[in-house]
Amino acid sequence: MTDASPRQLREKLYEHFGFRRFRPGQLEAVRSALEGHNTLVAMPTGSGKSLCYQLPGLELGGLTVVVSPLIALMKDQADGLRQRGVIALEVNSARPAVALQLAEEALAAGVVDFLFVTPERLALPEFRALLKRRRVALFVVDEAHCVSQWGHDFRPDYLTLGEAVDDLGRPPVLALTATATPDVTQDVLARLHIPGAEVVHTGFYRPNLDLCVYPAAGDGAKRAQLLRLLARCEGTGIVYVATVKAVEELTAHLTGHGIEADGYHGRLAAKKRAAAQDRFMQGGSRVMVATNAFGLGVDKPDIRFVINYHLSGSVEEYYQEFGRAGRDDRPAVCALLYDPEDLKLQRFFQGHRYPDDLDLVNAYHAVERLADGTKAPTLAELRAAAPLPPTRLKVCLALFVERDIVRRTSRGGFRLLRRGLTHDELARAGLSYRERRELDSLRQQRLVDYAEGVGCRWRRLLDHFASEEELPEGRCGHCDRCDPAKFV
DNA sequence: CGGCAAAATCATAGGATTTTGCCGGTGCCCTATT
Repeated sequence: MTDASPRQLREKLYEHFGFRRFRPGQLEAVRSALEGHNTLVAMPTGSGKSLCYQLPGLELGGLTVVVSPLIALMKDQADGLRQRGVIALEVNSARPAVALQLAEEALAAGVVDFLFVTPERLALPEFRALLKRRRVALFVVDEAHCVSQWGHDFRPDYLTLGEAVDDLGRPPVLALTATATPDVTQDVLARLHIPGAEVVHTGFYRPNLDLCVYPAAGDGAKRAQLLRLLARCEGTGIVYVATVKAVEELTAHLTGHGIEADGYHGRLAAKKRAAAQDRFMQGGSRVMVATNAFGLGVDKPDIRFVINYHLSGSVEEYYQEFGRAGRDDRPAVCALLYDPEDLKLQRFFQGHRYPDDLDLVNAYHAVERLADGTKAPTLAELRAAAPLPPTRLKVCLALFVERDIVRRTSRGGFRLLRRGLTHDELARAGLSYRERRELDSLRQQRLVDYAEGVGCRWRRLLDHFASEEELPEGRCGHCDRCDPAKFV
């Protein structure tokens, strides 16, 4: 199926999903994937991103592998497919051993349509070997910005996806994301080893979202402003804060003022997390006070406001956060409570995010010490030998692999290719992380520019994303700069 | 990094100044206890 016409594709759409027409961007994405091109699709969540991989997956036949960042997300998607009679399996640590065994057999028998996996699972040599025996028809990376946003510090197994693509015989890759600046797009494509991929995006302008910034120094001013905003806004919404402690305190404060609020952060017990999310999704609580743990997979159409109590880490993150408002295309308010002091916390996060020269030297020496002759030490052996945190070690190793300093063997060992590198040579290899650190602080500065800027806020965002979308007469009418009277 | 609070210091007993300690996000996965 290499030359399907739009009409034929619409028929397929009706056949599989019962829809008569594609939403913006879907046709281009589906067509590109069906033609076997590597493709990156950027479109807001809730605008039918899943269909972009499900339709090609169903049409191509054979096995579609979907890499997903969250177990809960995998479950939602797999459940949805199974309800339509498709064979969709999940492989992750939440599955019982029996289910994993069955999944393995089903894979070997070649009867699986969609396989959902975590990047961590896909990095395991045993699992990779199992998958290598099958022909993969389509390789999907859902929430692909995670490759760039999480790969370099938090979940380094995201950096091994490119190797996985090569290992699986370079099937067509379809990367899906909600936001991507040109530099994030480039990073994602490079890491997935698909530099020339086609890029489909549907635009960033959301005229139903009213953007505003309220300067507010300190907790007192912020709380007062927050209460004012909540009194004025209708419906349910999210208040984003930067720390776990702030979640607890602010939730209590709002509850004390008679506002139904729930808290959500990554340190909550799984049950409490799920309960808080369910309550919010069903409209049981009015406000969700949350860290950035709350977001992926939150697909509630009628979120009427998103208020950022603290500054986010970058314009991209901020866009992702407020972009959860107004998915139903009805008006919503996106407010930022701005205090330049909040920069300090983000600076702290950015401070130790990436490996420094000493980390690289330590990691390298561990490999050098253990890689005797033909021996390729495993990650566990290196972990025991290198004086750095396991995650940090993985990031260093991924960098060494990329620079051909070491090579990952098919059995999960690390073979040393270049012995005797000096401190300077290693520091040069680490230059990319030094640049990345600088880029991060630049990105932070861009959000400050947004907050302090005097021009149209939407125009500034569109420029940031290098979007060529036009605004009527250069003004949007949907921000506090273009229409101050609307935001008092 | 940097703000804040508690502890230590100084010099001679109540209080001011300096030093030290602590805290700050995102999720896979696996393993050892209840």
